[in-house]
Amino acid sequence: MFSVNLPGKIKFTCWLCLLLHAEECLGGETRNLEVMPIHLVKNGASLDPQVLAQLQPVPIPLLTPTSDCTGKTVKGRVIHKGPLVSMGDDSYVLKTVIQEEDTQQSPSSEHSSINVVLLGALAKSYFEHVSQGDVLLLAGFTVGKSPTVNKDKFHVCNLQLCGDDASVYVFLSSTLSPRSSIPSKRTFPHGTEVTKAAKVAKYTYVSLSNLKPGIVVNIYAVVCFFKQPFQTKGTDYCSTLKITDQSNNKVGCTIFCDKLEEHPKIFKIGDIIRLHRVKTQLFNGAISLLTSHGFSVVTFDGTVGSPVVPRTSSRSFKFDEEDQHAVEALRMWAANQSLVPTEPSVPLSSVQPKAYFDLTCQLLAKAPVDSSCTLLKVWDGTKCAYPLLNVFVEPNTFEGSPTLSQNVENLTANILVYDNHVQVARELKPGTYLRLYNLHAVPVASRLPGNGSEQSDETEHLGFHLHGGTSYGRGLRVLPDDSPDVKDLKKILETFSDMNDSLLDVWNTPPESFDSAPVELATERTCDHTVDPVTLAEAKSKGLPQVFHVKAQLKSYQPQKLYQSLKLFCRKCKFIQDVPDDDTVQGVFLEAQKDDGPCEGYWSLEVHLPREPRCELPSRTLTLHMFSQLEGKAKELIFLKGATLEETCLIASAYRNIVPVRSQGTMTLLDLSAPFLFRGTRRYYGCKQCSKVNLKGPPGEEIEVMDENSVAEALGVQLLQYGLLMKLELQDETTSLETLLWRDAEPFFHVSAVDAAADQQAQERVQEIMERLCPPGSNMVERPWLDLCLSAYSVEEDGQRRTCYQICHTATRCPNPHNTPSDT
DNA sequence: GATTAGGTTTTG
Repeated sequence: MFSVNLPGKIKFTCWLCLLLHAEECLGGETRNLEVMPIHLVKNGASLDPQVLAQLQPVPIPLLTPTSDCTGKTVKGRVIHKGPLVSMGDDSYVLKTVIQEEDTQQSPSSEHSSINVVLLGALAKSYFEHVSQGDVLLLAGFTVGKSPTVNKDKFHVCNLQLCGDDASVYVFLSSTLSPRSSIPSKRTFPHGTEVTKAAKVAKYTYVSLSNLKPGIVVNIYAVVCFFKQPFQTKGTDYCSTLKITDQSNNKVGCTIFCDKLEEHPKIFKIGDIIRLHRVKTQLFNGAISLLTSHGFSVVTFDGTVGSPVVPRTSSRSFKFDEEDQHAVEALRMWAANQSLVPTEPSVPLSSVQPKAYFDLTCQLLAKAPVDSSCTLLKVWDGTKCAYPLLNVFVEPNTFEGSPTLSQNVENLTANILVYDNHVQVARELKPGTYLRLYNLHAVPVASRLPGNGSEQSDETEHLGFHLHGGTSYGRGLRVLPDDSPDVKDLKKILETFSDMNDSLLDVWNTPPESFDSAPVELATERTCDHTVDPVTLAEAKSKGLPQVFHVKAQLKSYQPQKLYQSLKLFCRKCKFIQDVPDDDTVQGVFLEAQKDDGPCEGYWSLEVHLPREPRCELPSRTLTLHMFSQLEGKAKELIFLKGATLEETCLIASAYRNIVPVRSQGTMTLLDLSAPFLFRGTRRYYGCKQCSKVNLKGPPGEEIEVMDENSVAEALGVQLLQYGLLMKLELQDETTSLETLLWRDAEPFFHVSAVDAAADQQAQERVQEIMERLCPPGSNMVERPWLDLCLSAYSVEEDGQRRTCYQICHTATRCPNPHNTPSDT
């Protein structure tokens, strides 16, 4: 900014007399002017707000010879520019005519065009730099009677600008071509410059200490109190504010506007506000501000050093370096005042019972309670020091996820929003970031049932009420995702998404838009058919048989003990059974030891075992049999008689195929409740119903591979297959659905069931996956979403047909590749 | 085209 301060009192003396001879008469008297130095704009820099604060635009037609023009401005387009008349001694005079631009206000050109007389250096400058068609803003003028009104039919007044208090601001004409709308600099004397700004009006901002009743002003200030817009009894919404500035005056401001988006976007005390065209009014002995015609408002964050980003819904608004400076100056000033509130925004973790506070949070779910109350479930990523009250609402009334009513981690706050706020709350979408103003932390003493002691059982649960009314600024508003406070909040919330990176995305994404906004899903479909995704509720309602693609979360699963999910089933008779436990198997082995007769036709190796003192077993003979000692595949198959389960396992770890047998003269297999074959750590079972055991001869030499299938076939055993069977309860935003995971469980977990039965690591992998899909102690918001292919089919159960759903063609993704355990 | 509200705690 460039400003020239000239001596305070200027006496119009000799050269003023010369003007009496000029075309325009200036009145001829010697006057004292208010101190008002010349201010010229340089390089678009802002003017001194202290000075501009005193300026007030006046339409040309409203000027009268008696108008007090102190602090007034006039704006108009140059329609005539006269010659520069030299008065000697470097004194000049120039006459020009400007016309009011707003023709609606002044249809009569007689009253909208006015003569302007410029004197001295300003006249010379004007001559050099102002052209016809330019739009000017004049300040520091005086009004006199126009001596030429009869001749030129212009305004009865003229404007006189001279010397130190006069300012001329030049704007580009709006009729100029786009090429010439680029701002151009014009050099004024004394090395000063005027910037031509493209169709941008200059605003002058008034200090709150300089407000007189009944004027329209522009204001820059800091917000020290505010209410969110509320519906009036009239046609508009009303925002009630109290603002202050460097003058330390606090001024009330009432904003009426029928459009919510045109109300000031104030998020917290300390925000900076710029008001255009508010009128001053005396109310209860104090000046207050009220919206007037053409009102507009822009707000800014009040934090020193943060980016100066105007908050406005207006598509065109003036914002330049001047505004930047004004905001920064107010921020600096406010930082040293104690404006900032007694009840700041506090995290849930610092909330005290009975306190009123502002909460910045994310909306998880909402549900109407009754006509004057809505429940909001929110979190801010901090854990409240007091147990949080849970408010029960029918799950199907929630928008968001009904299971959010679980409050496992004491992170979800229940907020009851009453009366006038219900309407605002109704518009909110889960995932939105919010600020709730003047929230009331209401302690609810709840005594735990079943304990007589009254003292120790009083637990204070905190519920939160946004009471009706707007006292103390009560209300709520959505915060934009890019606001500094939301950015801070997101950082906190993100620390909770370690388990599942998609968590926040999920809540920012309505479930129905999954396909348009891809979300990291914990499972993926492997099917090659294409069907449109449906909700679980839609899947339930459709006919059979069907294949569905759904997105859902895992609500619960069974069995919780994963080894219980291991099953044996017969491909022939379809019978599914549990894998016998070791006690059962051991019992079969012990029973079989009684049948230790000879085995005709087999090569034998006998091992005599003495009675072990530790156990109850008598002394025994353990016999290894083979079809032949040396030849072919037969040597790979060992029949073991008289061993315990433990011994069989031990021997199986050293020999490839061990078949436990017994004999009452003829060798035969054990009861098929026990494995008929041990291969390493794997145990194979046969179907009691479908096997036709026959140990008559060695396995055929045509067998290329000696494995469970060929051994089973050679022994007449119908091999049972291992499988994993789980019941998964899925849930989406519509309903929950019980499904089975069976046919495609192995690809789902990336393990083979037989491994899961024999191998600790494989079991752990299944366990890990289930814990990822359904973390122990988690609530629904923490659980990942699954992309699933479901098939629906009908089964008959107790004479009744029932629809079953099975997860098919689906595999879990492995976000963290399985770590190979280090050697120990 | 004027009017609305004019900071100041529900009582759930």
